[in-house]
Amino acid sequence: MPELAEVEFYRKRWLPGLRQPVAKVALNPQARVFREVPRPQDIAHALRGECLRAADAHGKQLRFCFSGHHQLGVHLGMTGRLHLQKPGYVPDRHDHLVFFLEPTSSAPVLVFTDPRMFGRLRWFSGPDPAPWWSDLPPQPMDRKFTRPYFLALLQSHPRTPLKAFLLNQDRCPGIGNWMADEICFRARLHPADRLQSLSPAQQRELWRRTRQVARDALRVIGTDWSPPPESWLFPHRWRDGGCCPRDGTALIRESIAGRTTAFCPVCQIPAT
DNA sequence: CTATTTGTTTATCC
DNA sequence: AGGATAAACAAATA
Repeated sequence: MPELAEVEFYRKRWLPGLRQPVAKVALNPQARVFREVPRPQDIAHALRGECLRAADAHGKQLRFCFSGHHQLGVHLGMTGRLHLQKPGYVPDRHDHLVFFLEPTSSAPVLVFTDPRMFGRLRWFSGPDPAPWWSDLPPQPMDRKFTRPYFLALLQSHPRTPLKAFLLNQDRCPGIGNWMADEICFRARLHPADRLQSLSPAQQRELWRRTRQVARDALRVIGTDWSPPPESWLFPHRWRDGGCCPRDGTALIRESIAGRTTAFCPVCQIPAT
């Protein structure tokens, strides 16, 4: 589920835990989400008594920095989420990492839940940024995601279908299935178009809309998960008999780049 | 029982 | 080489 806006929403959910020492860590080292952590129990031992100092999001990745130079990486996969519980919370079977903070009678409990376990936790101790947090590509809403930068990205993958390009986390970090469809919709481009078939004007429009969708998503969903406006493709795309909010045409659903893709057959005409 | 899912990685094929 | 495709991961939901 989580794309960059949902990831930002979840990042903020753990902020009430800032600056309160960890009293106890509950985790199941067997859980698949620890597959990249050699000794999951190290997390529990290292963090006891330490405080959450910072929480960062980049694309679909999260990093929680603790005192003692400990860094916890979180990728939410398809069904992962972060939430807050009351003191005395009893972890349920899909909670894989739980922080009980001090004072235990009043501090919130931080919970990472992921039923499908496509999510992933990472761990690094040291004063430098964790290796998995270095050299991350610019996000669509970043200052560095300039038009020349984006146009160069497009040029370097001429034969890639638009949807596959938008879903690639090395190029467009944080964009997932719904944002990719929203971007194609607003740019009036067919998601299966090869990048080389886009006119210069279409490429510029694509850049503009990519940035716009990222910013809008952060504002609407990243803040408080408000329902998306009816003018977006989002609320129509899975709706039974969903129609294009621009012209009322029945939306098409087909598999493009391996993912179910919704688009309007009237305003998203192939460029070729 | 079936098919679906807002993600990623790997193998295999073309 | 680079991209398409399918499978795998695993559980809930319809």
